Amino acid sequence: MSGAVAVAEVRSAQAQRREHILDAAESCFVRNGFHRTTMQDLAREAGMSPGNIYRYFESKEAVVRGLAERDRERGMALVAEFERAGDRRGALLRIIEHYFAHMTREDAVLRVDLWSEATRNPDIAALVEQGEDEARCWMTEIFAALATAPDCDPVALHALLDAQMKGIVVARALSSTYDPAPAAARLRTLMDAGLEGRLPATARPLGETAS
Amino acid sequence: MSGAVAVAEVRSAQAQRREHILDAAESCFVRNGFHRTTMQDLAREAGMSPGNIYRYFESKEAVVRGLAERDRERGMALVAEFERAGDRRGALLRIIEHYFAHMTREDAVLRVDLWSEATRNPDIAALVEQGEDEARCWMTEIFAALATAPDCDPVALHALLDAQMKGIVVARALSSTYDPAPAAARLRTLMDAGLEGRLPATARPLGETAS
DNA sequence: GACGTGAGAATGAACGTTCATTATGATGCT
DNA sequence: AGCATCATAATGAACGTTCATTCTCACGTC
Repeated sequence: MSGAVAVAEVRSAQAQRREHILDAAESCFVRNGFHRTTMQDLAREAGMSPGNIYRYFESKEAVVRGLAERDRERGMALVAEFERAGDRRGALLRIIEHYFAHMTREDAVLRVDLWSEATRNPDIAALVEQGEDEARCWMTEIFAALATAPDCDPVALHALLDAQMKGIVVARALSSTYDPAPAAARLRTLMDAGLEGRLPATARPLGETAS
Repeated sequence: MSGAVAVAEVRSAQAQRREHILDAAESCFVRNGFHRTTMQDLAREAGMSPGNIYRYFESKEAVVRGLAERDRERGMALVAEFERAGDRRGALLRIIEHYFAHMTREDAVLRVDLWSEATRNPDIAALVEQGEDEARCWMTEIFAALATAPDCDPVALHALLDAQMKGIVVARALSSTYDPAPAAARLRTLMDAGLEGRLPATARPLGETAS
């Protein structure tokens, strides 16, 4: 029994150490980006020796992977928590509140970096894509459930809002004076309008205005 | 006279060389990103020796700067060309067509990279911001001129569309199968609706639904 | 004394940049 | 035309540094 406890303690100690390193990595990456952050920077920030980091992560890239993974897991956990505490619409609003109205610049910078990294690192791309898929499934499902208008297309609505959300993140990352609160409000307005069928339908991609 | 011609020729030769290097840099950066591209990679792609690049650019960073600058200049030139050839609304539609309906993944990847770089490189940040400002001025001005509804707020409309545009770029960069044409169509629909006052007004940022 | 944990020096490859040297080709002189 | 001169263009090996990773050794705990 004490053996099992010991094992559990070791597990948790290791996990804690990993979390600690990931926290340090987050600070470093926000400040200097992934590629300009050296293992020595990371070690200093984490308050340990460079060599020791390798006891918890296989490589520098594994740290980034770990960060992307944690990001995704946290998102899922947050969704789960919000859904447990209330209705689905409430969860949706809280997610918007949390991820957009209260988005810090650090969050935004990190996410843009992750996207940039995902464009050529297959591992990161897979993690990002998985997160995107999960979000899309969750949202379209909720949209379908909450739609009050018969012509509300949950998939199209998600496509619209998804771009809006990504754009807000970029804008927040680019300007330290950008206020995400109005953007979050617009996002919500757009969502409500879409659910209630008050958004204009989109015609064919190309061609002129077919009156 | 022949002296002047010679000077002009030298100028143009240098400029051509710079353009050539920037083209190569574009390829390299799209493939591997700025930080993973070595000067030797760049030299190979440009078909010249590493040392020679330094005759045209002060440093590796200057190449990125040059790329950001060229990007901005091209955008301005395109706007100027479209405006010369037709009405302002036509120019706007053509810009959307060009930058979004026909956006290649390479374009998108490069732009996301530039944004990521702008979050910590002040030089790049300044260039990106300048481009953003120019675009914002241009668009709000046009929106103000084209609005058919009295309650159309050009600045708010731009904020909405700007996020939408940035988000489309990110989505395009993240997925090689993403089709930007429908997104461009949505963008246009959103714009038209905004100009005609058919978009729901946004309430205060925080708080519940004030019915 | 075996083992988990950590520090910090050591390693070696990679990379941006420099520089001595060479090619190119235009210009002026005979 | 033939040749010397010279500026510009280009090369690519070498340099010094940086950095991810590994090695060695020490400290504590069972």
